[in-house]
Amino acid sequence: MGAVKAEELANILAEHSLFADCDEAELADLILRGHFVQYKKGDELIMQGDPGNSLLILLSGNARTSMIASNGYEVVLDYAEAGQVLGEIALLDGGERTASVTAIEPTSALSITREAFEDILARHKNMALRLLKVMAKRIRMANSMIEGDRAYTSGPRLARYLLRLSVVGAEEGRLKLDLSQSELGNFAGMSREHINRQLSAWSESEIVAVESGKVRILDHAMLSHIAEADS
Amino acid sequence: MGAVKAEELANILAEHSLFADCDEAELADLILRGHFVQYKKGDELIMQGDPGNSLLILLSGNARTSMIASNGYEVVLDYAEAGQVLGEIALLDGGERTASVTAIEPTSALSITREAFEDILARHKNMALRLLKVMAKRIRMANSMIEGDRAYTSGPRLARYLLRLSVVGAEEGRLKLDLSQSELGNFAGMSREHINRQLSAWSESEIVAVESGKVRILDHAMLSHIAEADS
DNA sequence: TACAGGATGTGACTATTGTCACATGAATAA
DNA sequence: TTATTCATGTGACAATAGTCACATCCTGTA
Repeated sequence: MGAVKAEELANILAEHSLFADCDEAELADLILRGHFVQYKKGDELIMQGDPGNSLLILLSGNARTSMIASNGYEVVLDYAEAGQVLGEIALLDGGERTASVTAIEPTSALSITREAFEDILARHKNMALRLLKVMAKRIRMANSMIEGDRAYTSGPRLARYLLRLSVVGAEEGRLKLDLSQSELGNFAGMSREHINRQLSAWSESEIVAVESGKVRILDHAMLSHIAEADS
Repeated sequence: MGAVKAEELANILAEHSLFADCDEAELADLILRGHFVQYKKGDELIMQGDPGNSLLILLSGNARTSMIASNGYEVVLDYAEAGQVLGEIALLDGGERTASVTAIEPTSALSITREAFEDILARHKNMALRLLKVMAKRIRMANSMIEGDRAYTSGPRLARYLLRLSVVGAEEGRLKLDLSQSELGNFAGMSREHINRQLSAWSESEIVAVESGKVRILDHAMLSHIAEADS
């Protein structure tokens, strides 16, 4: 909750997807009505089960969205980076938060209350359209996860999740996030041991490299091919 | 594409969720700009891979939303009934249709083009908010599918999908749809044979009844309990 | 530098679920 | 009715992936 210059926020917001085409008035409104929050690594930005009365816009850092099932399993749904909107679902439908969001490094965000949000939606009609687009993308991603989890065996699945973590202008095939194998397991839906074996195998055939715990994609094309494989 | 009275459509639309609180002007707009379409059982209302230039509102009948993975597996994402909006994702983000929607009985719908849709969104600002809520619910459901698929074994999973198909004011525990065991398999993500064995077992313990191919839930509480089970 | 606590590698075994192969059964159309 | 077809039961087996149990190896910190 430190003092932050409006300009800085405006820059950060404007750089990223959803707010890239906001006009000045919209940005100003967001910043004026929003509330700056900071988190340490491990802090929960959103807690599963809580009532959902606010929405967050990540300004810096990275966070993990995950659900804990009733039997204790952790299912990682996504990783969020700066510019991402979080917590809009519960805000919109009035239900509980279905997932937790945890900072995986020092993170800051703009928090917007329901009232402010409704106000902004009402005043800037492009805002609703933008949000609709963001949510459409999310549904697409969720459906693709369901499809992948159902239709493919562990190999192609892990390939997909690695590709999802890979940076687009992939400098040396490095991943956006350096996840531990256990975390990769929670993301791809397989056991840590199995992740390890699969990575070792791919390491053999030089599809990926595993160096000091970090995965690097060597053969992007091959990995994409595996991701579509019949088995 | 028969001639249909505006009043009739208005009644159907008003009866169902998304349009329950539309005012007259909104309904009139939808009906005026929409285009009435009819389908036979087995027809595709939406085809995976097509460009998405329209949105459908189901007026009667039932349809199945499913994706075919690159290895041929069919993954059933949902079943839609009257009042449901379909095809909004591709319309919003401009991408391809990621799933197909197939009529599983004679079905009719109101088809709305992108232009008409944008027009309606612009003119009735509650419309966007309503759509946002619908999409929030969809994301919730998708996440819950991912969680269920990942965290639970086949038993609890099938229980969940059966519960999802069960009618709320459950007259005798009958399901909304009478799915064949293969179709149930595609919905719950398990093989037909496994579905059969699981249903037989539950039939033994009088949790469900299987009579002439139709599943009926006998012990709703028990099924809910199984759906949360630790294994 | 030494130690503690993670993260990783790997073998052996188990469990769950899918696949294949038929038999039976029920519904539809000529 | 009778043939055709699709849905359903069920046994035997195979395969994929999880679990358990350790050994090893980092990395940060006293």
